[in-house]
Amino acid sequence: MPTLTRPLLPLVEQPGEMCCAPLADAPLTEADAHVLAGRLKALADPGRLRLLSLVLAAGESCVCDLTEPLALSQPTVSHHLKVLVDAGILQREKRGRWAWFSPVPGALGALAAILGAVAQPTTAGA
Amino acid sequence: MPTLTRPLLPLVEQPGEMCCAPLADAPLTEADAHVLAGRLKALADPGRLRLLSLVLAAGESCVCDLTEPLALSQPTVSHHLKVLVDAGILQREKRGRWAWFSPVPGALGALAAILGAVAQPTTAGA
DNA sequence: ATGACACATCGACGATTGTCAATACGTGCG
DNA sequence: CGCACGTATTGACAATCGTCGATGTGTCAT
Repeated sequence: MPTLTRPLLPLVEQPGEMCCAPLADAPLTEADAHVLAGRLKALADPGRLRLLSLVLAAGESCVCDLTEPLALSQPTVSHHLKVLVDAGILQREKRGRWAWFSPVPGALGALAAILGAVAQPTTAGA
Repeated sequence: MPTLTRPLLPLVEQPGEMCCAPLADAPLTEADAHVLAGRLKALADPGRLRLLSLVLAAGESCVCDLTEPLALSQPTVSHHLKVLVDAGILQREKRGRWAWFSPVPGALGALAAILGAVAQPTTAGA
């Protein structure tokens, strides 16, 4: 199967979809690597990870609920949320004055599948 | 279960181990988020992803085999490999004049488990 | 309409990152 | 020993990133 035939956009277009085959299957093309790196970069920040875990735990959150527990300014939180939305990991819905963020259903699972499709965690305690 | 009680090192100590509970389970502490972000940052680069996929596909590779297909200079490849080793994703074994790199068994699986433990990929046709 | 509120965008700043050329280190061969 | 080879480290540089204060935009209540 052909790996990818898409414009070289650095980020995701189809949110919940996999950009490429599992890592261990075959060497990534430069384009696939760029797309996948873009999605992982969106996750590779402590603030965004905490943000994401809060939204995942709550199912849905507005910015006002996310600013305080992170000790980050409102513009910074807004920026991080935008990064996660652009990466197809979160989705934004505006209701009244509030912007509600919720996880895009298959997004994280698709990423996880690319990373660790075959391998099992070493069942390490803890 | 207590989340983490370890020195605040930015990177991994026990390679194949999980640094924290699955993302969707509970909000990450600042320390956990830092550790997890460090590991993801190690993956969030196109060159390193291609490097990693080459090593995964081959089972084992030396720098000389990895420099050409990536069109990166030898110091850059060496640098990226060091980042992956420091993150506990690859391991290095020196044999003779060559340095051989191989995946750390449970490492990617552990990361995948943290990201996507619950969620299922939308079974999107690849 | 006017003001308060929730959030996004802009502009700027320091910090980090990816990259390379140059160089240092260690190993095996002659 | 000395040299060639494979790899790691250093130093430097441009580019990107995370962060914030200030400001802009849209929405509700009065």
